[in-house]
Amino acid sequence: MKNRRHKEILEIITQYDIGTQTELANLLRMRNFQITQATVSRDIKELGLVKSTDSNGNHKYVLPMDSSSGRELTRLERVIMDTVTEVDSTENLVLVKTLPGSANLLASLLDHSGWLEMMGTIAGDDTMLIIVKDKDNVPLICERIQKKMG
Amino acid sequence: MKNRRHKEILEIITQYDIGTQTELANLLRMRNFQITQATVSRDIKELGLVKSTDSNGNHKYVLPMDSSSGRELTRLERVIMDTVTEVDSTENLVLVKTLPGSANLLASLLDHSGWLEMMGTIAGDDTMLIIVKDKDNVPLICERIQKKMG
DNA sequence: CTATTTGCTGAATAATTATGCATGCATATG
DNA sequence: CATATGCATGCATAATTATTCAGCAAATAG
Repeated sequence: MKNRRHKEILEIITQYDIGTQTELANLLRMRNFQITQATVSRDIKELGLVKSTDSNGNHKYVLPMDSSSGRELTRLERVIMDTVTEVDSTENLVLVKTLPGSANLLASLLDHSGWLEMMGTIAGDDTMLIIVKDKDNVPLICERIQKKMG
Repeated sequence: MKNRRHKEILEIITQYDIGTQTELANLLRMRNFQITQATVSRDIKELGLVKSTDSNGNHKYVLPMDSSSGRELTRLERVIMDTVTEVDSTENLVLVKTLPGSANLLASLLDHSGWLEMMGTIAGDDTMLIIVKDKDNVPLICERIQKKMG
């Protein structure tokens, strides 16, 4: 039941400060996983856990922030996350509301984003319109933006 | 000499895949740092480096994304990072060039940033001016922005 | 100037982690 | 059924890393 154990490991390391694999193996054994340090070593490798040094100089296993997301956010993604407040649509138009002053920036980024479904954008101060070629793609575009809004 | 070495270590690990401390120590010795694995162990601790497992199952030392900054970036910081291209100053004015269309957004964020040294901002399309109360504070403001530019 | 403190380091070694090999189990294959 | 294949695992141990102890040099205090 490796999977069950992996979940347990993630819970344990968020709850306790685990400094060594033996320590973790012991906690797991208390929770009825009958395993050894060798297995923990493999689990840690598979989970992508990492032994980091905290501010007090102590070592501790953690799941690195960026291993869950896997990659850097692009500029477009960051700007969407930071400025978009609302997404709506009618027919072949997507209407995006942003914080004041941001709509032009966002439009400019989208124009260069390579999203082929778009014919173009128009932006005011806090509102932007995306004109979509085929209205079947409107939900796709909306979803793409909404997923990045956080 | 430790500081110089730390910089070198960061350069090395971004350039090569370093799997062990001995490996790193050898590279450093080739570069005229006369040190041993013990010192590398301490350096790694101080730098906050972390031995992570890549997708091929190989181990490798890296500087975790989030340990350098230690915290989430604010919206202001992200926007500066994403849009500012140039910072200059004369007298009590700081002139900030941005990517086209971003200056207003940036100005608006700065207006609400609580940077007390500023009297106010004026923004065009890709240029923003910060009016600083006391011209002694101009270098401070410039530096603050430049540090966030990446 | 001498003593003391502080920081950095290597050597040796303790502590920890990764792995080669063997085993058991489950499932596919002939 | 007999055999093969693929995991997951423990054991033993190799490989790697962290630390203890001692030395040394520079800075600081007396």
